[in-house]
Amino acid sequence: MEALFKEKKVRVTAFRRTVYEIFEKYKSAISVNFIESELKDFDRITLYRTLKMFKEKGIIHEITFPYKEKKLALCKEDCKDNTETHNHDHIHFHCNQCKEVYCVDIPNFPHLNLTNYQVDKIEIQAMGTCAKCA
Amino acid sequence: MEALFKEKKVRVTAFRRTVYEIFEKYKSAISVNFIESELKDFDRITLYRTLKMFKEKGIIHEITFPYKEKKLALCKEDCKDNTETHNHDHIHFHCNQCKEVYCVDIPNFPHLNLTNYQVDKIEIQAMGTCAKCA
DNA sequence: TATTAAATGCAATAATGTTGCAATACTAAG
DNA sequence: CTTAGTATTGCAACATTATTGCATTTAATA
Ligand SMILES: [Mn+2]
Ligand SMILES: [Mn+2]
Ligand SMILES: [Zn+2]
Ligand SMILES: [Zn+2]
Repeated sequence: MEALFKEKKVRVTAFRRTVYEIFEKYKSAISVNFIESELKDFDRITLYRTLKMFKEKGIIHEITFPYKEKKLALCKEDCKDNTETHNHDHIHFHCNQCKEVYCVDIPNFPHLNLTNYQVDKIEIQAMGTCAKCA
Repeated sequence: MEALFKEKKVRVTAFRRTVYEIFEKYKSAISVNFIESELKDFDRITLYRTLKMFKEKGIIHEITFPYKEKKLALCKEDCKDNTETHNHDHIHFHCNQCKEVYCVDIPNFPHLNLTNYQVDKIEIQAMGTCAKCA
């Protein structure tokens, strides 16, 4: 973490360390609500500011599924970029049973060719059943 | 609209007609905020309830892009289903220039095969530049 | 037209997210 | 080590988005 933060020119503080460690502890993507429940004593504003900064620095990224709660996950090597240019070659998987969301690497990330639209990047969200729940 | 609402067992009211017509008027997906700006005299609660019901009945569907405002669009023939089972064979395209979001039909909707995950359906969100802005 | 179930409008409240600002903590220069 | 300067935090206030309960109004249909 120290190395990553240094690279991103982000100061390591007690609060940021705690939040970062929550992301590390859970392999799946987590919601703001869940993070709050993991923190005992905390200031909500500082949390929002921390998460916003993590996103801007490309430390975490947002994952959205229609009709589902927004989730957050640590960036991988392929997507450590800021909010504007954030891009990744992995998909997001939502399990309908356990409701967990995972970042999943896939061998051949699909390429999309559209007439009338110039495609710069795509996001793929998959839904179904994860291995644990199958 | 009368036929659609009848099929969905939804009463046609003045307010619902107005909201539905806003969706018909704009070909692209629109935000709740935008709908509010199109309505002159309206009750916000009724609007939320109307949109919720439209979603549950499969009259409209949600479109989400990470870091972007949530949008709504009319369902097409292939996706007139409720929130839980909603499924479509079209993708969503977000133009980085004009910020519009479009539902776009594609000839061969990709199929995804994952080890460890049973995929029931996928959502594809594309970003880039639309024809108008190119 | 009368009956009845559904939809609406209003008030209250909850949940989520942001801004300004003073106090505090950290960093780096001298 | 001390100090000046900058970044972070915590608090209060506020903004935005969404939901619930309930009395009133409206629509469907018999
Ligand atoms: Mn991811
Ligand atoms: Mn669509
Ligand atoms: Zn699962
Ligand atoms: Zn455009």
